[in-house]
Amino acid sequence: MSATLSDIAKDLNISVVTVSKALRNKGRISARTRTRVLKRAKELDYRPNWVARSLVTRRTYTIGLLLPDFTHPFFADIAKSIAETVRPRGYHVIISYFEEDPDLERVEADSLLARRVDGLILASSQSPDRLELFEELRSRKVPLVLIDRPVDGVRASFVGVDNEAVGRLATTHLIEQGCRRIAHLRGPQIGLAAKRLSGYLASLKKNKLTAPKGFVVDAGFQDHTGYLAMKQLLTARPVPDGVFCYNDPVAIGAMKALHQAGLKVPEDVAVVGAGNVHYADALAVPLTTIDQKTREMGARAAELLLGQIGAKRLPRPKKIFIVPELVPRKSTERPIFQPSTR
Amino acid sequence: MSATLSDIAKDLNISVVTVSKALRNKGRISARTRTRVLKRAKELDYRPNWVARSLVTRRTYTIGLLLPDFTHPFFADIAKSIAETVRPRGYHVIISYFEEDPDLERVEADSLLARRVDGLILASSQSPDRLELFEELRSRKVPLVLIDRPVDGVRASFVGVDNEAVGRLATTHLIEQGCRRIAHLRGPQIGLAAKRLSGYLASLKKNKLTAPKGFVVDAGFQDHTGYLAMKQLLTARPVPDGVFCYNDPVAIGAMKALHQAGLKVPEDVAVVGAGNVHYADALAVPLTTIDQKTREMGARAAELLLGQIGAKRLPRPKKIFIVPELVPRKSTERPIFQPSTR
DNA sequence: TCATTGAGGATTAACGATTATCCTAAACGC
DNA sequence: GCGTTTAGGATAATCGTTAATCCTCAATGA
Repeated sequence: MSATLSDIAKDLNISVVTVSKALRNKGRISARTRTRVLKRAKELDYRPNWVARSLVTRRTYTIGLLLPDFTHPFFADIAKSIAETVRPRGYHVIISYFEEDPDLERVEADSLLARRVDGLILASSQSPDRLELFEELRSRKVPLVLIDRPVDGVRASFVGVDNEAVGRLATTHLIEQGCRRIAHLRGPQIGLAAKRLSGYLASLKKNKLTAPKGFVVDAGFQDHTGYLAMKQLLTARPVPDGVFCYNDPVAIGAMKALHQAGLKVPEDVAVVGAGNVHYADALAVPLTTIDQKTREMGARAAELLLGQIGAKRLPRPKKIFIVPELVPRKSTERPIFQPSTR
Repeated sequence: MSATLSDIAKDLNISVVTVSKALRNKGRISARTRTRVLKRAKELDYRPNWVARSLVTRRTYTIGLLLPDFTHPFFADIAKSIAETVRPRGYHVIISYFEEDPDLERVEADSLLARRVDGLILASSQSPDRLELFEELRSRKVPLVLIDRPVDGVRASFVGVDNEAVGRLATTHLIEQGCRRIAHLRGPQIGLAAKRLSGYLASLKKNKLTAPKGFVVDAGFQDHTGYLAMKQLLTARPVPDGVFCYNDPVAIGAMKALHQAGLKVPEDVAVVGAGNVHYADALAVPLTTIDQKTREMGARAAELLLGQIGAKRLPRPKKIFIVPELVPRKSTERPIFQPSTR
């Protein structure tokens, strides 16, 4: 058993409270008593019991992070950034995940709250017509920050990338590289993928281009679904000369399909992904991608949450949209192209 | 504020203890009282306060997981497997990391213990000549399971892959595929990489092959270090026709270097990695690799830990070495080769 | 000289549960 | 009819801290 305050108190013949104060350097304690306490604490290798402390302070210095899947590099990076941001302030992170299952998400959220986390950061899979989870969180006044996926109708802070900008950035880049037949391997039917799609369309429109039939293909969010989607895309006519992929795994699958079809990246088809997973640069053809700034996302979400936790009354929700950034690499490196040349 | 036991007790004019027992269905309670309690608890949306409970039961139902880096897919997979294993039993996992910094590792370990985790799973970076951390854990009787990296001289349970077998498996596979000039891009100078190296050497010896000078190159553990190492390896004569890489990232970097040198994988040089990261299959040339069975590792480590936590007295340490498994893919697919043909 | 002040701690109460022990009436045995 | 169980709870103690008061004595001031 490790030593407690009362052990020290007994040894020194003083009260527990005095010991507590001495160790926290709070209240009026004589220098002599303080050094005596410190000395004895060191001898006994005293460590405060955070459970007991939490019970009275109502702070666990633990925050809950609830994600669809923390092994996904995108979320893993966010998680790390969050952990890094809160660590210097004494907080730890409990990471939980729900495999895109909204029911499990709610169970896990409850479970984290039962552990009295001081706040929650959540990349939610709840559909906008079932907001009970958020109502509960609100009524319990749990500090909350949503990340990555905005949920319509929820009054809570949010940090995520501007997904329309992702679509515009990628598409515009392809156009600037000289592509004229630009296709899109789109993601699953959630709001996020829709925004990327509309960014893609907006960019085409602005540049007076159109997408022929069959140029927008559902591609899921994994490499093998991207692979299949690209195979399908290759049956379209004309064949695209540039593809904006929903994310990097899809892009990697797509490049594999292109490779198998005997098409060269970037000469025949330029490819852009999104997410900037850390191995994108190590591929045979390094992948041009849109960085979603996971570090910034995590850090800002954490800051927002800590702000809520510290505040006496919940500040009103803030929505932060992070500006994505193009990371040009080999997969879109085409012969120099002058936009003005025709 | 959420409801407490005493709220329910007051409403029903019974004692707190009776309420507690009723909710946990423990002790002697009349059916009538029990239903009344349950009803009222539901009405008030009562949730037990785990902090208070933990204080008296001395169980937090939280386990600490301390890793060099949880964004690394290998560790992320392990973490997930651990979380999956303990979740059904009501445990949560606090994941922390220390970036290969032994001092930070110790600080974080202390910090997890202060939070009164019920046990610790650790992939340690402590060098064998500084075992204070383990002495402390031992003296505090903290349930502990080491994973991935064995630490000499520590009396604790361990779960990890048999790294010599990894080296043998990879090398033998290359030999079976017809390679005769087999090089090794070795990992950092820790015990683990040394075992893989010795597995490699053992397999060569058994098959009466030798490694020419310059065939074993330090390659770190990342893609870019692997890339550089492969460039160096290509200056050796004769040029290898097979390479066993310390891990998948190194292999990916190596393949990139081969590609740039105009050498084909697997025709000119066959490549084997280790770790079976999930994108290894999505590469232009899918990578043959040695699966380290992260799922099994995580699950067994978790089981071992839970066993320690449940036990009245610490059972004696168990060391589990998981048998790795070859995952053959394109990167070692060579023209059919008959071992008996000469 | 006597009330005031302030330093330095001690006391008392929580925080929200659980465990162990004790009490009271009704049921039971013979 | 009287001791013995037993069911059903109530009481008390505890877990290790922190917050809010309260107490005591010496120094201070007029």
